[in-house]
Amino acid sequence: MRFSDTLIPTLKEAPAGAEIASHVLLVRGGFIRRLASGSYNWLPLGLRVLKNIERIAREELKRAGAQEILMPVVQPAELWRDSGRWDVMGPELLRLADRHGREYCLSPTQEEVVTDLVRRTVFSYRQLPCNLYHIQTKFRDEIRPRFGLMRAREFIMKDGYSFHLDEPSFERAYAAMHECYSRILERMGLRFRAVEADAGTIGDGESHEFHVLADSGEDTLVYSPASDYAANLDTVPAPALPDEPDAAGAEQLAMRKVPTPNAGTIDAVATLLDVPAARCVKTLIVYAEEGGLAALVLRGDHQLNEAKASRLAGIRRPFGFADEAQVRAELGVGVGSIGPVGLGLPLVVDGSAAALAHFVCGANEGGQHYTGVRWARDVGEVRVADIRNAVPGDTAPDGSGPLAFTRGIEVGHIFKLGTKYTQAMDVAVQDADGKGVAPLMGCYGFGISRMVAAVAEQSHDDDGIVWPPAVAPFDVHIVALNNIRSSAVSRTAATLHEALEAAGLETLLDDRDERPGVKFADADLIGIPHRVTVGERGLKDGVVEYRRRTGGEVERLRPEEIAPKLAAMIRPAA
RNA sequence: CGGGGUAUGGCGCAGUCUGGUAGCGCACCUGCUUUGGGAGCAGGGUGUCGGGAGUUCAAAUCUCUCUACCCCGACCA
Repeated sequence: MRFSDTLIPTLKEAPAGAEIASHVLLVRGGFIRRLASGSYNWLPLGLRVLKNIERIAREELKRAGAQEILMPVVQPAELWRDSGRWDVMGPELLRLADRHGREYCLSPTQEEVVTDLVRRTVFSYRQLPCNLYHIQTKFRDEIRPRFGLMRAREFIMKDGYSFHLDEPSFERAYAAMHECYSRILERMGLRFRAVEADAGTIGDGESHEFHVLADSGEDTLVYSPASDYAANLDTVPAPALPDEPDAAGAEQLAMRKVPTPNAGTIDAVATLLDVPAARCVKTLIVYAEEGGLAALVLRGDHQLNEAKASRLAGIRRPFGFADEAQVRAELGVGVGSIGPVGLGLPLVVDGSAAALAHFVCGANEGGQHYTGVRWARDVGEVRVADIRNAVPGDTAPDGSGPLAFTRGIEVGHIFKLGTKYTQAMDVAVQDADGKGVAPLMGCYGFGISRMVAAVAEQSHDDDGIVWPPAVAPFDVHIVALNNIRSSAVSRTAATLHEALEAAGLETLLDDRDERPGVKFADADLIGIPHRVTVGERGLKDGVVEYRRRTGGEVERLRPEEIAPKLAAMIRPAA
């Protein structure tokens, strides 16, 4: 393809508001352009990358035994009422009505539609297992779209659903999808990690997420370097740490009230009283069920894990911190001075906080804290639960050693749904005895458009994107220097272009009337893996120059050597 | 939705505090020169200053209001 015939609007400057590398580089390189918040136009280069990712996904899905179908984007509300999700989904579900006032929504996912399809077409266990997927535009009215393609409202997802008569059949499919996603990511040459995850509202069974490793990732991943254990921070059990003995001698300590003016944070209190943060306790006020309040207590150096807290009986779902004004109104004290002593709210204490022999906490009185507090003597019986985030160094749940942390971009998520949807929507398949049973179901999401951003995020340098060969918009980029002036250059470049295309290599020929510097800079920005530079300087010696986007040596080769050499390297099988 | 911020030519920005009729860089068009890492000179076009209302002799600038976008939090592929 000729650069001059293609819409590749590269930009010298980063667009205002773009924060992360993938967003900046995808816009600057002319891959995408924003239409509205969280929605993007795909320009020729971006579409090529997207299609490559789709192609790899399709190939691997086929290998895993999934069948491709295509389901509608606009879906009738009644299906969502059937599953009970019309009311549960909330404002993230974009709803609309047709001219007759009938209600619809824009598809954020397809459990309802696919389950309905199966209920109308699959009647016998002989038709199972059945593994269906499609690749389609999704719409989720995200509270806050951000980071370009990373968290868009309109995006392209591959979503798949499988149905099974029994557990072993389901487990085989789940394992096959796990393998399938791993293969997709391996083929793209990415560093990634599959982790145990929280199923959230989609299912209530087990689930695994696939993360592309990148510092800019929105998720914290926790793993054990000494074993296979890896999980999303949300789900990692945190051990109850024993108290570190200290010189104070807990037995002799009495509870004392001390003034702590202007010390409303753990750090301030710890500094003022000269005690470690780990010996202070923080009390967080959250909404309980039935609109009341409850208190969660953690060691000062620990963070609340909201996913764990939201699973606690008696705590409101969705989880939320109490409004500060409401706290002050009901407890008569600001959030900086709350403590468990005589608080009068239901308490849940994290295991590590509960293990403290004595501790410092708010005195439920402005500017006052207690020191020398002991649970049994001063607070009484409390409910103890694991509600904190694991921290680096905590022992792994499998006992293999200390945990390590990294950041990831979630690009895939597979769920065990059990019969949640098939039961709710009355799917009954007859088994060998002629008895109707609700099939077991799994669902498997993979963010195709998010992958584009994830790849760029993991694979770029200061000059631009460095596309892995499997997803690159083109195989080869010919930079023709001063081709407008030099007929030798333009002729050689055109011949090379034809030879490469004839050899089955997708080739972009930069034939624009631009100065060399502009072309080199754009070539780096766009990030095509192989570059061939055609210039008069080389042509005088009868050569062109070959170089990889990843760097390395410049090779001087005769023009006719290029196509065979690159074809052998890029498509060895062909 | 809560908190913070921004909106001025295609893109990136200054001008707003202190009201006087819009500017810079890049891009774009023409010509000449230049040509292996984002060229130089000369000339040129480009703006309902996000929308509406108000104050004023006069509004990009002050007031009110609406909208869009961005950042931090909850949500998720």
